[in-house]
Amino acid sequence: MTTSTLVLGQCAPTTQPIARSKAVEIAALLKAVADPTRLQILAMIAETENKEACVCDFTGPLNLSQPTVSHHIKKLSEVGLVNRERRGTWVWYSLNRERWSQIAELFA
Amino acid sequence: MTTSTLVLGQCAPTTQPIARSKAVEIAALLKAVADPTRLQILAMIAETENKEACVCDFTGPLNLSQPTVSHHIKKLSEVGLVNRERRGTWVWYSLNRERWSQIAELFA
DNA sequence: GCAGTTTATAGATAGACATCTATGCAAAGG
DNA sequence: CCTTTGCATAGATGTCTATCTATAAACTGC
Repeated sequence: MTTSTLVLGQCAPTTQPIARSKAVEIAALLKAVADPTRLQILAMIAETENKEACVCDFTGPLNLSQPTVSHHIKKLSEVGLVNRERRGTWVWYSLNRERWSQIAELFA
Repeated sequence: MTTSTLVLGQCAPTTQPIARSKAVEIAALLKAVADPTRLQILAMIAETENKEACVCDFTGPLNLSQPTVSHHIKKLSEVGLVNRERRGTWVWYSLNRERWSQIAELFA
């Protein structure tokens, strides 16, 4: 260790990391969309004529069980990416476009 | 099952899901950024004066071991989000801004 | 109330992942 | 060479997660 101070100086960080709590919060939002099945669900909701769909619309095309689809939609709902509205027996889900565009702003 | 055909008809999907391979590809990119530590790393790289940093810049501020940081940066590198350049003993990483903005376009 | 339909929850399980320690590899300098 | 410094890889481990089956809950209509 002949040049310890110099060496240490060269590897000193120049910036402070963003707050961990903030990073965790953003990561939670991104984790919700970072799944192929949930991306397919989101795309299907967005492309549906009325911009909304119910759980049973996905089980067939995605070849997944109803509880699995329900699980994925819950993940999306927990971060506010889809809105939930019960009308009679069915539950209709729609895309929360404000939340959606918030993701775009993160990478702007 | 007295009204099987009718019931099936009510819950028929109106759209086809996007290709699974495409969904998997996009999810892989998003998975790379959907981690609080990697978000912190990316922010630090972007905020660094020369827009680049080496592994040892992160271990202290993030309170992580060097192999763990190396692991995270590799994840980012695998999806093309950071560029790698060795200069002598150090390896400098910079943000691939084109790839970064591709994420924004996904949510535009 | 009962039966049928749709969605949600509980519990189980296999695979993925973030982290560590230990070690190997690469570059620079004597 | 040999040492030092920085980075990468290997292996282990605990935690998270996507999926299933089974069951409950909510709503409609008879």
